[in-house]
Amino acid sequence: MTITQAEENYLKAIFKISEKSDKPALTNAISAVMQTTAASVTDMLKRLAEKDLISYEKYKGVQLTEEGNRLATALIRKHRLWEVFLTEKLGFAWDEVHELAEQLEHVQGNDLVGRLDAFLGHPKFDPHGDPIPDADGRWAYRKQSPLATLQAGDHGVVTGVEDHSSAFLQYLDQLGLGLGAGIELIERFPYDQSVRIRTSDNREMVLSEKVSQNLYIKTG
Amino acid sequence: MTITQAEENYLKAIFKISEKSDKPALTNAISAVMQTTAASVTDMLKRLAEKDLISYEKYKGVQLTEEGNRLATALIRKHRLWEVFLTEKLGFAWDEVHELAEQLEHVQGNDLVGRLDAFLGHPKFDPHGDPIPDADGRWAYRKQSPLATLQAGDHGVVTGVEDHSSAFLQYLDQLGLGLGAGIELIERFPYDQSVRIRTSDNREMVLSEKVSQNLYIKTG
DNA sequence: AAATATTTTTAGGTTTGTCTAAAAATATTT
DNA sequence: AAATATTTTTAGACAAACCTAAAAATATTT
Repeated sequence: MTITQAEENYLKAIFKISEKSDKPALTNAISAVMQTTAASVTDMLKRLAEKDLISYEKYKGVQLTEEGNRLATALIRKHRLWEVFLTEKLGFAWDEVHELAEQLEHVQGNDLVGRLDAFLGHPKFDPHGDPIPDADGRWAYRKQSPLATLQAGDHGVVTGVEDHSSAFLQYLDQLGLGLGAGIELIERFPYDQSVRIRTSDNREMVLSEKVSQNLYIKTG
Repeated sequence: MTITQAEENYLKAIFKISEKSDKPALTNAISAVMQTTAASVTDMLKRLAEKDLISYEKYKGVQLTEEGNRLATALIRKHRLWEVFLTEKLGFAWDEVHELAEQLEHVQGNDLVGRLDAFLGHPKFDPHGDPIPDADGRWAYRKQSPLATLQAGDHGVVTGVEDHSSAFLQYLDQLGLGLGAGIELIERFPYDQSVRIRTSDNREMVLSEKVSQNLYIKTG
């Protein structure tokens, strides 16, 4: 059974929606992620159900089957490994790699993924701090919390982002708050929930609530 | 104007046919390379002519326009750079890389090719000894001749292959005649044009006329 | 519960890239 | 040059992946 690139992209979209909630992924949610119409989604859901990659009940949304989940996980693994390659080996910035990885993840054959993984030294996280599942689909877990949930006096290290947009990533670069940056929360202003932090290189800055919600910190 | 992957593959096929002869590439020749029917080729030729990538006269075959040639050259550049990556960095054998590079060559965006090229150290030849055009489409030239044209007593180094099939490449591996292998032609047997050679590590062997026609040597 | 709004599906159409079968053009043989 | 063979094109279909517009189902208001 062959799986097309379009089908792979839908599987990934369904996976991402399902991560956030246990409820079935709805047509409209999928169409939003895929940037298509609801009608196109319904079309594709029928195909995916036919291939037993999702379980689909009309008007009730969909869930990945075991096989669908396996495929989606493999895709995310490929995507994130290529992102590591693009940043670590080719020198791309973390806000430039998504589009390219989106294409590279569909390349298949032989033991490409395994060899790439080995070449990169079996990385556990991608350039945005997202975990890379291993060959058996197991995810590395790392305790991290949004900066927004820390208390004054807490110390930690930037380990990930919620928002993956170029705008946000470039802003973080500008602030010197890439992955691995050390920070301490000095105070939170009740008025707008903005926070004052100190970086490990002793700079102080104020971050909006929006930034603090999209920035993950490993404390301790 | 967008160019699809299928269109790109046809351009490459036409380029390869045009390399061998100055005459226009014929429908049947293209269908043979592309493994499709003549009808499908005619269909595609119309599309490519519409986009000014080829000049097409009914029943007379096609030729690449300047733009078509530029695109085909860029594709071959990408293909061969990825082949270098796959062998040099990921450790694939020279007979395993074609299919993968066939997919990777269609990935586009940003300065991927340029960065890949730099990462690989601006290689001039791919793992099969084929030249890699530079960013401006210029080809490295290297004087080489089929082993079949050498004279007894001639010395040289294996620099390329005419036949790119797995079967041939693996046979060469088995004989220890990869790129860079040094050889001397001892004698040619008039009966079947087979040749006896000595390798630089002092092994003697007899190669069929077929092998000698498909193996390129740089003499001197 | 009826009316209204929203979501999802169906129906029918388009483009890309393929196919087979038949027709037209070109090339080769006698 | 006529007959035959080969090559190429046209005509008509098909699947994948999308679309719009209308219908059906579900959810929310009143």
